Amino acid sequence: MARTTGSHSDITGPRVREAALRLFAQSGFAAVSMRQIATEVGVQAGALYNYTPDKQTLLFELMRTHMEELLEAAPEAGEAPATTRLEDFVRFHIGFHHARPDSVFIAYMELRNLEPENFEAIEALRRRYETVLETILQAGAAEGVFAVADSRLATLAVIAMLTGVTTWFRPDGRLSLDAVQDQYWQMVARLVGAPVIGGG
Amino acid sequence: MARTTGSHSDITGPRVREAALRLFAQSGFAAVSMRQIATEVGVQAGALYNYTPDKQTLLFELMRTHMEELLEAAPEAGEAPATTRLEDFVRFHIGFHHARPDSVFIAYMELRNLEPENFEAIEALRRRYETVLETILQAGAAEGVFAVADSRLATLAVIAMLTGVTTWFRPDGRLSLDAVQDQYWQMVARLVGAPVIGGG
DNA sequence: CTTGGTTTTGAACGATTGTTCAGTTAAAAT
DNA sequence: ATTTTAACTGAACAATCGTTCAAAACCAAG
Repeated sequence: MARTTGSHSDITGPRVREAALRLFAQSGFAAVSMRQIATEVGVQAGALYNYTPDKQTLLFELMRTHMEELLEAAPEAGEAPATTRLEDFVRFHIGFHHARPDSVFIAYMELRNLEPENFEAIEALRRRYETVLETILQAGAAEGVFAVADSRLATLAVIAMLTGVTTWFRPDGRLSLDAVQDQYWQMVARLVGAPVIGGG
Repeated sequence: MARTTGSHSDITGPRVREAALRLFAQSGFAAVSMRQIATEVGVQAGALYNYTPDKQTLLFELMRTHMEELLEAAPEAGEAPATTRLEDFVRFHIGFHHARPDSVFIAYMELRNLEPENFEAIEALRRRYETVLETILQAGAAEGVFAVADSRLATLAVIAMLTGVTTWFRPDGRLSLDAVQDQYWQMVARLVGAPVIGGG
């Protein structure tokens, strides 16, 4: 019997997701039609339904994939000192998000376009990621090197601050990514009361 | 000749904007139809066009009004020490945004649904607001009480951090608004290297 | 070439979109 | 009571929406 080798599905599939990602980020989920995505891929709208059961699932899968890649790539617990782990986390968060601006945008902006069940799934992944940071802050507090009055609040403050970078950072801008990571690490270190060398 | 006294336009007009504000924040600009807004107001869709030339302008006016109220209400320059002015700003930003969650949401989420000309107008207002904070940070650096390596970066970091509060704060949550303002002021003070009494 | 399978087309479905406008309603002014 | 005017209705407009599906196109195996 005929194999699927040579079929286009493993080419068209990713292209559908790439086009949807870019268009959703650019104009928003509700403002993008299936026909626009199809045109971008070079195919008719009906063909998209070989790769997603519906538009909603297409969005959900983009968000789920992003969040799982984020969790997969996030620095693991390890036994390093909390200050080192926090620095790793800050640099990782900025770097990872910078490489995927469209995914970041969608994951933060399109939550309200998810059906309740899908929304809960994404929120659970987000909470898991927040816990990675919160665990570091609590470890630092236990070590006595951080001074955070409320680890939950500090977690949310730091993540909001770091994620904000994606809204303005441009590679050809005034500061390099490295420079931004350095500066943000300094600001985060101060925010949590970590003693760091080289104040500005 | 007939006056407009007793007319409904000064009742319906605000109601249209209120309904649009709530629905846009809840579901997004593109996902809300003029008929939904009309239903909310208790009127037919056609009647909305007595109060806005089109849907796009309705969105733009909501965003413009919000940004102008924000600028209007923001603490003025004054001659107070930079540390005091920064504390005022932090508390103001959290308080003001907390009182208008829908407007905040729209002003941050629906920028991409604005036509270029309208987008530029809103961005200009946002930059003016950012300058309020940046001026305080620069004043603090000049006074020698803040240690910010890059006032622009610190501005963006602080605003992102503060605005993030609106995404999770609930009045019936674990912390009161006052408590959140206290904690965020402490975190911001550390972030900019301001000497404050009572570390956590 | 023929067969068997996957992939895509192209048209169609009913529903909904933003917007317009002639006509109705209601209330204030004369 | 009559006129004037603003506010609103209700129907219509062309366009577009997400989705379905029979038929065509395509490709690999026999």
